[in-house]
Amino acid sequence: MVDDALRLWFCHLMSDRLDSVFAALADPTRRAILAMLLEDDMAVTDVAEPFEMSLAAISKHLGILSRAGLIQQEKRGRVKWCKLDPDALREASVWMQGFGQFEAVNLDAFERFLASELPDDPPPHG
Amino acid sequence: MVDDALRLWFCHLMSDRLDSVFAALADPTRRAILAMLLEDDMAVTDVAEPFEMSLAAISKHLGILSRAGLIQQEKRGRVKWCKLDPDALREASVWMQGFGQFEAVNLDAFERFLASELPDDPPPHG
DNA sequence: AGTATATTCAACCGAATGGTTGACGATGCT
DNA sequence: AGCATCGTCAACCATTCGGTTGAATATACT
Repeated sequence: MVDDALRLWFCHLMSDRLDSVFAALADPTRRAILAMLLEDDMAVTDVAEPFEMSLAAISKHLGILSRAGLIQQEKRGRVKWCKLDPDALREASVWMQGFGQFEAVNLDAFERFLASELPDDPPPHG
Repeated sequence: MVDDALRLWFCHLMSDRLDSVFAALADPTRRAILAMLLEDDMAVTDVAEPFEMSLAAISKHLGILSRAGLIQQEKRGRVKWCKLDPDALREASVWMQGFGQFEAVNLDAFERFLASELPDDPPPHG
């Protein structure tokens, strides 16, 4: 049995963590970085390469992702390797599932959403 | 198989929406509001009651949640009722699932859906 | 009609965010 | 040793964010 003070403390801890995870995910550059790291571990410079912003900016983004627990960074020699750490994402996902009367991936709702968004921006196809 | 142009378009499309959803979720007050609405629909004043901040502040938070698609607001008489709308959460969840187990987003089904939906029937947006 | 209630608007404020640049400490190469 | 590369730090800037307050609008009550 968990007493109320402990529960409060737990929620508070959880709250800070969710703050930083969701805030980290709220930026398209950082989501793009995560997507890149999904395919392979990368050095900071290589992460920065496809983006049209300074290395320092990317370095900051990586710091935010790291502090949120979404990636891990390990320095080997003079290069710092970045790898995805999906644990924090999983926590956030668990939180979200609490709202889900939804089974993991509901493609129907997904498609309904897309249908509502379609007219704006036709896909560059063909 | 989905071609790269389509994937790019897809990412761009989702991007704005994900920005606002994750940004909305990155605030503990707003997450608390969502948790309250999970139990029941509420009027703005009632949502504000347990928080130690002004009604105007809560009204702003509700606006952010609403614009992110996380809640729906309906005015009946002089009271505006707020209800949870888990669709946006579901979309964000879909995105996150991509980083967990790799059934990823089913882009094949997505493409088939687009093929059937794109040519005519442009749904009104906004 | 007059008053109370529900909600938003507008203007403001301090702090945080996302970016820049230039200098800097470390590490590797020759 | 000398130089190039990797990455961060510090200072700055414009914009956004989360909050306040007071006025305004719309609806309900008597």
